[in-house]
Amino acid sequence: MLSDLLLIYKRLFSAYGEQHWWPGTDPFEIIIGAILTQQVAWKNVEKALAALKVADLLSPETLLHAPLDEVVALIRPTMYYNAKAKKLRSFLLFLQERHHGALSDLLSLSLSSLREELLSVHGIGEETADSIILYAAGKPSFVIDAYTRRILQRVGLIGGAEPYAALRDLFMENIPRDAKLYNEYHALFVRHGKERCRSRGPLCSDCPLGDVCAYAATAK
DNA sequence: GCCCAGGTGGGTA
DNA sequence: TACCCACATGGG
Repeated sequence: MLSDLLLIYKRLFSAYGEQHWWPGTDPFEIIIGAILTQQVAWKNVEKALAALKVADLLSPETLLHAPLDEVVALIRPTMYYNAKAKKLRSFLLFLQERHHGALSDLLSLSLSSLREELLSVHGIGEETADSIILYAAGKPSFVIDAYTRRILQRVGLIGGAEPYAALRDLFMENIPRDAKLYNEYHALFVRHGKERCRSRGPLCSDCPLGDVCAYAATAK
């Protein structure tokens, strides 16, 4: 399993190179983006982030005190906008009450404490928590998303119905716990998933994973 | 017009 | 645990 996972990484990195993730570098913007991107194309998230920025709401203080209906209007492109506005509010209230609104205070927690606290917030599930830990805090928590699951299934490493925790463990127990590596690997899964390994109309000719993919072998 | 996109929470059996 | 549903935009 170790060699399989590292081989896949090497193949993807050779094919696509560095991905420079997360798009955007400000920790607060990364967190807001991580919540808004749930079940939505990133392009829509970019529109919402740009609108929030113009309205000067990309900071914990201003966003916390902004009227809910204003936030709803600004994040409309990200679908489920009413639900997501509440999720943003939940996180901001948590940050205010638990860490006096200081993001640096939250992000300096140990990986396990940070994960536990994030998962206690309404609207932050495992994937969003791991994205925040990895991309906003820079700590090695592997992110499992739909692309990762689909690619691992295609390749033949998993059945596909495994719980999130099982897949996260698969990576964290088999490859070195290095934030830079986890960052790049997840970003490469997304890149490969978007470009080559979609749910429909797979493009299996000249696939970077062709020689290690069970699906590619049968699709010829 | 149809499908799908970087999920989560809540409910039921 | 496993499976259901609500949430409800925009691009290909």
